[in-house]
Amino acid sequence: MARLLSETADLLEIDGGDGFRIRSYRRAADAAEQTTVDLTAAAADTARLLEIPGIGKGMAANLQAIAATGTLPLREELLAKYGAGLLELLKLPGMGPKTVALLWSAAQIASIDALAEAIEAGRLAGLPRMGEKQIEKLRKGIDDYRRSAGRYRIDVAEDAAQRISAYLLAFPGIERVTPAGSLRRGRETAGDLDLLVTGPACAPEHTAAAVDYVAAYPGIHNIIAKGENKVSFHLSTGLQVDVRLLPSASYGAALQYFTGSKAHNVALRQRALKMGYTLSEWSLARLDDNSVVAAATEQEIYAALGMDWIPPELRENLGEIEAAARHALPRLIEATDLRGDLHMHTDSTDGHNTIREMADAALACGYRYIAITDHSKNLAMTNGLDEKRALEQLQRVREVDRLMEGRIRVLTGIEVDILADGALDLDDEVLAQMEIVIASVHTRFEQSREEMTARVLRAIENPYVRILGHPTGRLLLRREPFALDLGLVLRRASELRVAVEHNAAPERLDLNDRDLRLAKELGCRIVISSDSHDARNLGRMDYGIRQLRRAWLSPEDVLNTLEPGDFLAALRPRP
DNA sequence: GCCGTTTTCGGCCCGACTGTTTTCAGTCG
Repeated sequence: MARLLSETADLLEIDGGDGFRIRSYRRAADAAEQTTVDLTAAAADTARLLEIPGIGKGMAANLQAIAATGTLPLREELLAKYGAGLLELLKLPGMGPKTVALLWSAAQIASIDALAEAIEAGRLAGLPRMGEKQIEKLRKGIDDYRRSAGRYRIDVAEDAAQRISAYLLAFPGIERVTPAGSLRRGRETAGDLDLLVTGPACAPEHTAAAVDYVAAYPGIHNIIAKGENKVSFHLSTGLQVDVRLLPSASYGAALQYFTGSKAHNVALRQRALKMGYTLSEWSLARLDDNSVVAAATEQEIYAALGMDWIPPELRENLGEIEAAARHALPRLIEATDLRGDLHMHTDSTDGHNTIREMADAALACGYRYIAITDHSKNLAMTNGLDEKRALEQLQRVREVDRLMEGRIRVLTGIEVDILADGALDLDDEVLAQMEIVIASVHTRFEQSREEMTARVLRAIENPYVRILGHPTGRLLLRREPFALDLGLVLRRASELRVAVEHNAAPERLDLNDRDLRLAKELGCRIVISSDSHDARNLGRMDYGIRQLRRAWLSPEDVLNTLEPGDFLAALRPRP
């Protein structure tokens, strides 16, 4: 639904429609993506739809049309007029609705392939606003588009940020490099990398040398734009980097602006206007005489707007502005709140370390308990444990637990595989002996959404299952998540007191913030786990924690913030 | 098309960079 609304906005823009109406479609698309309301189910209930901010009478009707027919009339009408290729053309850098409309009306170009052909044939020359440079820019844009992978995993973007920061900090007069944008907001992927640079070298009128230095970064594939205080480029990996140089006096305003999100900034600026201020990346200033009210720190700016400082993870215009104004922001969970980790592998299967090494590493992380949960036999490629080996492993875990003498609890466990029909791949007699049984889907057969849902539902009916492992089966950017009815699965898990795992491995980040908000609404018990295959990764919960924070979760919303005894008591009781 | 401490009309965030347009439109974040 979000995609259809967003495409309709694009088509309306090409059609030269009213800008504010277009914005409404964009807002509605965002709302459809963020809401935990099941829009298909709620389609019969107009009042329910109208409760969603950004959805009014017209959009409710649109959502109902999509639910009923799979599309909406306005989109079909515009698609019939222009064709779907124009939507792809819009994705080219530097290509906006006006240019797409121009190419379509003046040269009958309706797709990227057609544009490439027209460029080669020289058919673009002579069109208004189509100089040599513009045409060359489009040619490059097509190459980049065909090469680029879209979004990047957050840990990949962070590595790039660290390398570029190290380079920038070597320049005299650059004092601080701060990653902003979706990296700072803790999203699971980043479309580009936003770096904020401050220091004496970034003072207005004196930025030329620093800008040249930025543009000389060795990893640059091509420069997109270079101005007085801004440099944009692509790395050879295709990742786009936007570097902005600003004076220290504007650091807070710049950081606020550059962190976003766009929706948060728009809402914040609207609030500023109502209070007689105007907010930009340079400062918060009075509307009447342009005098600066706050600029140096984010705290000052939010305070001047009558609000508490808002953690970046919450800045999505999902109610955080109102909450900050009421001084009612939640105390968000932090990595240091965690007392245990419930999902890890050892060298008995596909991990790299022994049980003892994992226990020692966990102790060093400050944990009070861990569960050793190696794979079961159906995952043959991981040397998964059969019943006999699982019981041998159980004895070894108990031995390590004894040797740790209470400094840390080492719980026995297993990660069993959910088979195609929803049965588990190990006998119940073995599961009965394990303290932590995680049931996870590892293989996706050609199953429909209904079959996939039924498969998971049947698995968690097994009374020995205490945790549903990586419930969406998402492997970021490598595989689509399982198509299943997550609401139904979470609701049943909540009823059965089966905890739901948020897998914090950076390549998984299994539940996104919307999924986690839904889980909380449904009363699910949530655990976060590292799924470590290496002792060095044991404490790496930071990426996963940020998804929890984005979902407004507090320590009390997450089971493994509890002390060992309380944690075990809070789990589904074993038969 | 949405929304309301300017409430059923009349507003709707703000600035940087590029290319080509001799004064600014288009795109982007």
